[in-house]
Amino acid sequence: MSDQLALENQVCFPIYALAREIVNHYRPFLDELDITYPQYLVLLVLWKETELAVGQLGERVFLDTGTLTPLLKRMQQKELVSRQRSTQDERIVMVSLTPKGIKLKEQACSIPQKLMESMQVTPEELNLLKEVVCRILNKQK
Amino acid sequence: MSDQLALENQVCFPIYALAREIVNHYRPFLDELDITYPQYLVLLVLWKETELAVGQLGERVFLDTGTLTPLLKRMQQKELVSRQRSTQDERIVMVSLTPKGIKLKEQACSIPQKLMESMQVTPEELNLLKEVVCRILNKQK
DNA sequence: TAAAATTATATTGCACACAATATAATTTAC
DNA sequence: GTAAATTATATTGTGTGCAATATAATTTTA
Repeated sequence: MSDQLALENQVCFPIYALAREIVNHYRPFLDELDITYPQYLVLLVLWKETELAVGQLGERVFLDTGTLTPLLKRMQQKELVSRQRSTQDERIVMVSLTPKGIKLKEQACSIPQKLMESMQVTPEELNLLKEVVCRILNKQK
Repeated sequence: MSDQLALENQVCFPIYALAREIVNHYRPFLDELDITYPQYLVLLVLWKETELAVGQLGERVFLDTGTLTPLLKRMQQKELVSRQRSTQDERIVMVSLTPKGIKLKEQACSIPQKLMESMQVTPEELNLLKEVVCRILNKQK
């Protein structure tokens, strides 16, 4: 009869710990680009979409405006993105990449490879992990 | 040839998202005990160990003193833990549970079950997930 | 069509998370 | 035995995360 309330028996704790470990592994590579991990996530979306409302961006990266608004302002200060209210609907703020933001993709392209090496994971482990994690994540809706 | 720099091709992003989703699922249950998720992790350790130095606690939950010191002070204010410098070595601060902190375990024992139901995961999924995550986590040392 | 409801973003407040630095106590090396 | 190095915790500063609330614009409804 094992103790449910023991750290070593928790499933969520390793996920929580791994998530932070991942961000820490990204850090040196992202430092070179002067961005943080959540900012990198925003860039990953914008490199595909060019222009998106704050709310749509939030749906993609699972972050709300309380997190995104100040984050986007910091990215604006670094001249990576521009923010401007839609003229059609003035409630909406459209976010788009600046030339500097677009150009950053060139420096970022080697990051996925570097990260995998840094974390010493095999593609097989990654795929298995992604499959299980996404299956659970999709249940949350 | 798929784009490595696409959010849907990232493995780390789902883990990052799932970790936050987990904390959000814990929130309503932990709110009842007036604690946060990292505070819950500290309690999980202390319910086993009774007394531990700040540094040892940090090794268990993978948090450094910049996070732990203020967190423990908040727990002290809520009278869940006590902190006192070791007389043997005055650099060391020993953390232990107060009677209130010990008693909280009774209210916490139902949380693991509640969480699993809340997240709609099967024990099989959990075990598979834990195995893969821990394998990768252990590589980081 | 004007009040009510909804929508989109912003603000505030609190609690992490972590790098960098500081401080104080203990060990070590000479 | 004392200066230097190490160890343990604390502090500071920046950047998330997220709940709760605010604000302003648009849409719905009576």
